[in-house]
Amino acid sequence: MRTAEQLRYLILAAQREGNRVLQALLTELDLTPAQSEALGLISDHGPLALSELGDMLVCDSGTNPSRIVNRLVAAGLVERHPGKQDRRQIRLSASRLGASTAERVRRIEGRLYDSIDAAVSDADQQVLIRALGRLTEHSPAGESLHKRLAAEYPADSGDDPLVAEVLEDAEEHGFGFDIVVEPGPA
Amino acid sequence: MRTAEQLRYLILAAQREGNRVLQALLTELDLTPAQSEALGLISDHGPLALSELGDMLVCDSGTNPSRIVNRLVAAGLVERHPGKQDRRQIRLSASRLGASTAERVRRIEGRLYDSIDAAVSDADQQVLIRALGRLTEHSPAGESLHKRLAAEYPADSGDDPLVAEVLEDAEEHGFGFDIVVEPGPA
DNA sequence: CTATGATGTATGTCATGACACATATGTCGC
DNA sequence: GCGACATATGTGTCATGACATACATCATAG
Repeated sequence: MRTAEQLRYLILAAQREGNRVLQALLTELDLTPAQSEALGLISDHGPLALSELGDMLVCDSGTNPSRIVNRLVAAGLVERHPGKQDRRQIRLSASRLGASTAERVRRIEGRLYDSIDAAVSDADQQVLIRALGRLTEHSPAGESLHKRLAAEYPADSGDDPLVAEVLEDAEEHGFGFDIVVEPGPA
Repeated sequence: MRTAEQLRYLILAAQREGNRVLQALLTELDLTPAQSEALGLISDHGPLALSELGDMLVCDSGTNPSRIVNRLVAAGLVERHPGKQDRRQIRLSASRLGASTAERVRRIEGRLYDSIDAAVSDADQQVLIRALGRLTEHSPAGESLHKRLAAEYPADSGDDPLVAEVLEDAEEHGFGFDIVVEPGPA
């Protein structure tokens, strides 16, 4: 088996496993991993339009998070308000319950991150971040993550040394799956 | 953002991106990535029971791939035969069309792997494989991958130095998400 | 042989993801 | 103001993934 093939399946397996563990941890909150990601973003980054949320979501990126938000609204965690300037937009904000739930989600996610820290050394994590950053640069999901990092370090995205490192590395070597996706001749 | 959190989202983004690219490449064959994985396994590893296939699938692992196989059978790529010894089992084998389609899938996947090789150095790929192997060891999806590697190197799984390295490393440091998944008090 | 449990497979349900399309609203050229 | 187009959101559809359950068949204790 080619190394790259093994890597592809390991990435798939790691994603599945992380999702499985997080889903199990979130059962007590009646939330799915995707819902928890959306709730965290809405809680952290204040009133958001659906499209702004979609730009920051790594899950469900590129498409519409309407349905995920629907569930959060139905659960009373998020409030939808019509936009005032642009009546096409809606503004999403966390309810009081949503904010406290988001805090519980953060603590649960912390347990997952602790387990990642226990399994992978800091040095290896740096390598992983650089390499996976190269693979996801210029892709929808990768861009979502960069938008989130930019939102967390609003003054200067260079505040995050990891982002700076990935971008710098990318400048040197180019990045991303260099496959042009074109519609088939069908 | 914690390094581990960034890593989690990068793994998610890389999986999504790889899947997106592969799906686009497979459009010409009218196959999804999950279907192509199942077809490749059936084509490579001869008549398989559904449960044997499920044990090797990284996608859809843990559950049963009946529905994926249904589509392959409907497309004429795979044949279902009742088991002779055990009448509960079915035996899955690739049709002539399925075998040639599997070959085309291999070539398409090769393009994806070439792009991974272009984006990530061999040395970094080794680190990724070791680290992701640590994260997925002892998880359903990780076990599936190990079963596949064992099936490819039937005489001695140590034929694959990467597997040996991961296992050796795991012996030293322990591995996997060390979170015990237990049912909530609900 | 029969009752009991284990195993292999199929299917129902729910939430995602990816895609296409529909509708409402905004913007811009004229 | 009006029409063409862009944008924001909602919704329909299909294939997964994860879970639970149903059913047939096998294995085994007695």
